[in-house]
Amino acid sequence: MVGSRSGASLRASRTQLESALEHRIVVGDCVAEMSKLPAGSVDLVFADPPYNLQLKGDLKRPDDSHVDAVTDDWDKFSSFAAYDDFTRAWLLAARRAMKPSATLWVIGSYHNIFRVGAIMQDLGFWVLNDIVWRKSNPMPNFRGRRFTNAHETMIWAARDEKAKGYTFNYEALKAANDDVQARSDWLIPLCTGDERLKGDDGKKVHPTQKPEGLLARVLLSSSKPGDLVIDPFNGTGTTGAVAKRLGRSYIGFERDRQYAKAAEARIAAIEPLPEATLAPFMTARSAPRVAFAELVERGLISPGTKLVDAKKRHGALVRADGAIMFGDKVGSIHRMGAMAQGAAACNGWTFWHVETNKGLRLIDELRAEIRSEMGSV
Amino acid sequence: MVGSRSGASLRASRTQLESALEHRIVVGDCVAEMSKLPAGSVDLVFADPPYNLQLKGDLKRPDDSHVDAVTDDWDKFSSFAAYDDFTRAWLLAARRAMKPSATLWVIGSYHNIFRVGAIMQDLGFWVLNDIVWRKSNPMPNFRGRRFTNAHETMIWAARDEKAKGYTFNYEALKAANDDVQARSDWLIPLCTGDERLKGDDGKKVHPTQKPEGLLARVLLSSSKPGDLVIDPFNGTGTTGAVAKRLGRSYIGFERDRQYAKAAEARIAAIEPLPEATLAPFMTARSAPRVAFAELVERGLISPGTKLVDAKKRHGALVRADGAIMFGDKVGSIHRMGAMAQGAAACNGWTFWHVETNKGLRLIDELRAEIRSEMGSV
DNA sequence: AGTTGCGATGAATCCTTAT
DNA sequence: TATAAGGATTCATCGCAAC
Repeated sequence: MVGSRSGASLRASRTQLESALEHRIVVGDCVAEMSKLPAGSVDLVFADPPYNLQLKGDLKRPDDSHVDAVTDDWDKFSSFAAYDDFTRAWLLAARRAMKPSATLWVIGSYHNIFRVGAIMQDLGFWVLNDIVWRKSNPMPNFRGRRFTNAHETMIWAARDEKAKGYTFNYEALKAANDDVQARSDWLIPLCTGDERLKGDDGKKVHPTQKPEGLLARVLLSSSKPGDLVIDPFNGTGTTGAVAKRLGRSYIGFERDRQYAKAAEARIAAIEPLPEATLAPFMTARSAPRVAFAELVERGLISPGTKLVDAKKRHGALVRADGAIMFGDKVGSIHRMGAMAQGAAACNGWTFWHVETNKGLRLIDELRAEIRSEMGSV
Repeated sequence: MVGSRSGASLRASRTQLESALEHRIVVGDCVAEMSKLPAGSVDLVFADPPYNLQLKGDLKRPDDSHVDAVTDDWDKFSSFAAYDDFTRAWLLAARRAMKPSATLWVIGSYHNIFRVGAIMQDLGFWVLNDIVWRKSNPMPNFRGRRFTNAHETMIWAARDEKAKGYTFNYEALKAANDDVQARSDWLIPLCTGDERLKGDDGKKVHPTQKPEGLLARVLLSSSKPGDLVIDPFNGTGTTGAVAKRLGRSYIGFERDRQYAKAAEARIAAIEPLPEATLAPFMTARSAPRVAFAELVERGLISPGTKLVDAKKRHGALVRADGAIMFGDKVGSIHRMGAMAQGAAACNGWTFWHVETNKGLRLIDELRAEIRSEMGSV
């Protein structure tokens, strides 16, 4: 999915997009630094926050102050509260930076994801899906006291309930999945081998580096080339690396200079894929709008032509103005199609046909001809 | 469906356990009624609370047919805060009734599960796993605006962090899973067909009936024969039906008299499995185990079925948990096959057969059926 | 008797643009 | 901002009728 080679001819063609892209890492606290971004400027947020596995005292408040170690129940509660405060703070800062149509992803485990999800709902985020990352090679449970923890959970949410127009590349995902729509459970291997960043000592740079395959699916499903993607918890820069490869702009935020440095080197070495491999393909939804009247104007259908449904049970007459007449009623291809079926709604383009000497022809095919003439595809 | 009969000898042997079991449904509010149970008396809680779906308008399929959604009053809450209060109340009442070693399961979707999980943590429950029920046949996303919502989430938790000695049948689960640890993602079909309870009008009795295969795995993994299982949201009584079949006691709580009535009839008709198929087997961890639980869960092989080798020289009995019994030994299909042959090792899949009216059938063929149906792994 | 095709259905937060 | 209109959109399974 994430290839890497590109031919010289393709390389030339992408300079335009590429020159407009940026890829950088800001060293500092993500809440403070995200607040410096222009409000409503970000297309996609991906966040892999600390999981706070045990909440045992190494927890920092949003202001970076230390939370005292916990031994009793009261302190345990207070540390949950501190994690909640921290979560609320970065979610709010990210939300401010998001465009109205932007969406946000968070990944977590059962240690933290419930708190994060509840807070997201409280802040007004609108959950679109929860996505399960099924690990094909999870770490076994050594003590045999629980099920093998073989997945992590991602929450995908819009900025608010009313948000419309968020990016979801439905057709591309479906095409990539044997023409079956993509599901909420993804099977992806852990990040291992060469992909895993190692230090000079040969040890892994970061304990929770995510696989690029996971980020690729996230970005491919919910962003477009040229979009601005940010990651409040940059870490080793997986989000940035994949963003650059996929032709997206990226800003990562990272408190730890060592992580930031390793990530910068990693991202700098990334070769973006050729634009041609990234360009969104024309879908029914994105195709330019063509009115039925245009078919008449261009002479693909003459006024007076009879339209029929697939089984020739209903007939309608094409008028010069692009409306059609069904019985004594006049209206759009959609309204008349609905009326013919006694249905509330109807897509007239896929209901009505014209009769040719080679049999019936769907008017949607005639529309496709016009669209191809218009230079789209 | 292969085999379902149990011999008279097996039947006789279970009267002792059976007479000590109870299976009843209490009509009323679960918070008030659970509070009447003796504190610390319950071994396992399974809860399928309202999800608070917050559905607005109407949804239609592409063929214009109407989607029968969950519009019942019991799923309507005025706000997140109201839902949280409701959740806190029933969780506290359940917690009081639990033994210190008891565990609790809750199932939900992204609409409610984050809130439930966060509240559980706040109340002191200790999460052991989150389990993903992957649906093999989910309803598609009709508008193509999101990922197919193909899973639900269960949270499995102990009463508190310090709780020790909770039941987790690690060995049996591993044996039932081809000697591989059971994972946190389970692939199970929806409850459809004959299993789905229908009223006199032929319509489903309850909009959210869970599959028995799901409950079977829950009870087999985290309870023992004779345990007391309760379900605060009884519904159609799936938990009770599976509990009775597996030799557990059951108390369900249900506000709706119609649901309760249907559930009582359903549970009364359940035939408990022979004790021999249920008895826990505790052996040294070093002893290799085997299994094929999915065939049992999916009903391709019923507990109590006799397995034989190609020449019918050896016979073994299928247990409910997916292990098998050979003579007085219990283990995986592989181990027991080896024992039957006096060999060091054996591939149980290609050794054991079930008897059908068309002759012997290799269990490997049944496994192949599931694989092709489900698109395994 | 076995095969094929059609209709029904499942915990669903399911549209976008123009006026 | 509210309303109207255009027009885009489904997978696995089961039961039953038709052949």
